[in-house]
Amino acid sequence: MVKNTGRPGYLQIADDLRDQIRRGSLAPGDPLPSTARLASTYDASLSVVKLAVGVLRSEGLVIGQQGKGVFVREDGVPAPPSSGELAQIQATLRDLSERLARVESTLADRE
Amino acid sequence: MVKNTGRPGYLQIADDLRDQIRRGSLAPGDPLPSTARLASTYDASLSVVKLAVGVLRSEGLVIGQQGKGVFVREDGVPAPPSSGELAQIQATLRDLSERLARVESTLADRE
DNA sequence: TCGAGCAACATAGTTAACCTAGTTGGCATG
DNA sequence: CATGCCAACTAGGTTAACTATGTTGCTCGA
Repeated sequence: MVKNTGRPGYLQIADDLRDQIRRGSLAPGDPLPSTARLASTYDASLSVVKLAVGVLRSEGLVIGQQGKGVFVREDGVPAPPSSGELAQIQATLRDLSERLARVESTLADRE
Repeated sequence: MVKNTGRPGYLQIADDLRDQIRRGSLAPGDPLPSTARLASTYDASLSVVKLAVGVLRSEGLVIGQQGKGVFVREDGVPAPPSSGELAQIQATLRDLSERLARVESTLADRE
C-alpha cells in the first residue's frame, strides 16, 4: 500500500487518512481503524502507523482516546492557532519541492 | 532534566527548545545541539529527542538539514493569512499533490 | 441476578537498534 | 600541491519490543 516514492511511509499514510477525512469518507466523530488494523491494511509496521496518527493528532484533525480509539474531530478544523495549518502547508511545500526535484533528476538521467 | 509531570518527555523537550527560540536564546539561523548532545543534556533517549525535534519541525519553527544539523528558521513564523487565502492555498496544494502523484506513478510504471 | 475479576484490545510513551544519506575535514596518494 | 578517498558526525526513517493505562465484554462464582 505504501509506495516507494521517496516520501516517508508515515507521511503517506497520514496523507491518505487526511484525504479520507477531508472527503468525508471518514466523517467527524468516526473512529479510525485501530493501529493494528491500519498496519495490516497499509502493510506497514505498527511504529509507522503510530507516527502517522501522531501527525494527524498534532494537526488537530483527530483526537486519540486511550483505550477507545482515535476519532475524527467533531468541529471542523479551522480552530487551531492557524500556525498548525501554516506549518502543514509549509511541510507540504517542502515535500512537494523535494519530490519534484526527484522527478526532475529522474527525467534528466534519461536523456 | 525531564521531570515526571505527566507531560510526555518529548513534549517537555519540545517546549523547552521552543522557549529558547522564542526568547532568542536560540537565534534564527542558529543550529540546535545535535540530537546526541540533546539526548545527553536532557538525559533522555535519542528516540525521545528525535520526537521532540519532529514536533518543532512540524511546527515550522525549525528546519532539519540532513548531514548538517537542525536550524532555527530564519524568517520567524509569518503572520497567518486570512482563511480565504488559506483555503485557496490548500486547494492549490492538493491539486499540485495530485498532479505530482500522477507523474510519479507514471514514472514508476516505466521502470 | 449481580458483580467481581479477568482477558482482550485500544492508545500512548519509551527505548534500543539498525539503516540510509548528506556533510565535513583530514590524510594519503598521485 | 591537488585530487580523491575515508572516517566521523549529522538528520531522518523504520522496526521491534516493552511498559503504562484505559475500555469493553465475558465468564464464573456467590
